[in-house]
Amino acid sequence: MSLIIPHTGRRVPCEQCPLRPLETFRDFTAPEIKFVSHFKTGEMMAEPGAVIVSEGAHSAHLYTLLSGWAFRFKTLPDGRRQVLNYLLPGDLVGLQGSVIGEMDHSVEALSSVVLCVFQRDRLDELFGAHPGLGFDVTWLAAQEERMLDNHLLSLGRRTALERTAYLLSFLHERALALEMGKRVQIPINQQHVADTLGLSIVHTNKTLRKLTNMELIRWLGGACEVLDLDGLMDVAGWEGLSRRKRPLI
Amino acid sequence: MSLIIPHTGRRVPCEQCPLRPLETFRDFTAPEIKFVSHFKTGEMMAEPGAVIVSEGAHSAHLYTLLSGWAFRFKTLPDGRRQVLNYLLPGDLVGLQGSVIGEMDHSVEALSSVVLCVFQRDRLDELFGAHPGLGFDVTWLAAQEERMLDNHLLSLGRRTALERTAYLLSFLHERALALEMGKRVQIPINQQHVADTLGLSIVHTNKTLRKLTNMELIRWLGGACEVLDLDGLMDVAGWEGLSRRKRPLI
DNA sequence: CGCGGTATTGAGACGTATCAAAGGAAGTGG
DNA sequence: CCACTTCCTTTGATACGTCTCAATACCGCG
Repeated sequence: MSLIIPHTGRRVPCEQCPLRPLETFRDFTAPEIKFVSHFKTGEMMAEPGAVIVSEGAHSAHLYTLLSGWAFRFKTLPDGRRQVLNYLLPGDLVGLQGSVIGEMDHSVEALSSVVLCVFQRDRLDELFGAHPGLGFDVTWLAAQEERMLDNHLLSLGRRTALERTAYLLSFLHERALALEMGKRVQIPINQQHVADTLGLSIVHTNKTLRKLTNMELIRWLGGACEVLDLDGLMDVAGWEGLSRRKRPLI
Repeated sequence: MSLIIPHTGRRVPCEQCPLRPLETFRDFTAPEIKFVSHFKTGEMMAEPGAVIVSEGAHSAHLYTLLSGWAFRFKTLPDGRRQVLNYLLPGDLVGLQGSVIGEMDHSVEALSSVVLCVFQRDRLDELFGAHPGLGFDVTWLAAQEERMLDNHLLSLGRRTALERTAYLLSFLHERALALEMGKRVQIPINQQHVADTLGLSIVHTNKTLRKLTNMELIRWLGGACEVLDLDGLMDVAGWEGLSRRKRPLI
């Protein structure tokens, strides 16, 4: 179940990118879109479970997630796994590798996924020709940092119940920003939750049960639905994401 | 004990920055140094315990730590505190705020500290005039992200002993990269360690005692000395930092 | 029908938190 | 120079949250 299907053909021209019209993304100027379009060299698809980039790799590519869900993770030598963050459409994949030179974590698809492919070595070109886009890359990195700060706070100082509530409301909010109005389903299983929150799978199960009994969420086997976002955020003691518009590269 | 001493005078011209000659920092071209020098508007000093920037603030400044130690942290509404990362000379302070617009965490000085002050709103100028420096800012953000990934792995998947060993070897390595050869003293107390690792202070104390008995560290009341770096890294199951040269802005 | 991946549940063990108390070092004011 | 405070560290006892082990149930799929 570990399929990656590269194809050079481009189905989605940047000018008609389905993401760009969404509320969350800031408007780009015509030259900016043109540059991004020129920067993009192709698309890549992957099925759930496929490893998109792996730790230690020296990838020549940088991606933007066009559709689907994925997650970043690291593993300890003995196999213990930690999920670092989740990737949703519009997120850059592999920036660390592109900027620093070597990936320090792996990325795996949660659902079927389509990625826009960029040439890593043309990143300087982007900074040179479009300082605004360069700034945007930094913006995205800072935003990721901010999410990690929150996750760290969660792991370090929240109880199992609070953490779980935080994670699910976080993911729900992120998805909601993209699919306004639609019914959101988070495509994760309990092992993912456990590996994200630093909990055992058994205790994760018991904690999710509590949230289910409180009628805050619904578990669907391979996916999760948030029934009461405010309630969840309340349990977590979390304020929610900023509503600021973000760049899309 | 919460002193911040701003002064507009500049004692350290960038051309004679004491950090720049160090091994860890990459060479800058003359125009780059000139720009950074022009970008810098002054210096600021702070004493241990002083809050340099605080959560929610909308700061007009961006800093580089010139000397001393500091740390970033967040707090939950009920007061639980989580240390996110430590700041050492050469680190940018307040980048998130400058790029996104609002600080999401606070920064506090651990030791006496000197900061170079930059005008936040001239950051675009940097990206515009020196794409290479813009790239460097992104590089630094990516590097911070990488450290946070490692901390997350630690909190999520390492035991108390492993975590503590990781933290101290991490800080020791970072300091070592700056003060090659010198005897490194990490200016933290056990409360900081506890708040970094998500442990209670009592358990932190007992864990530090174990490391002390193993003769891996020495505790000095208000500071810590690493006696056996390899031993510590072994306990932590950690590979160490990359030896790559970094930019200094 | 049987199988692999996933979710569920109970029981006991272990790691870490909490509570409580005391010792040491540094600084302050009398 | 001594009492006194304050901050930091240390230690023991007990409580609690989470882990591990073990077993069962569930479900889609070949």
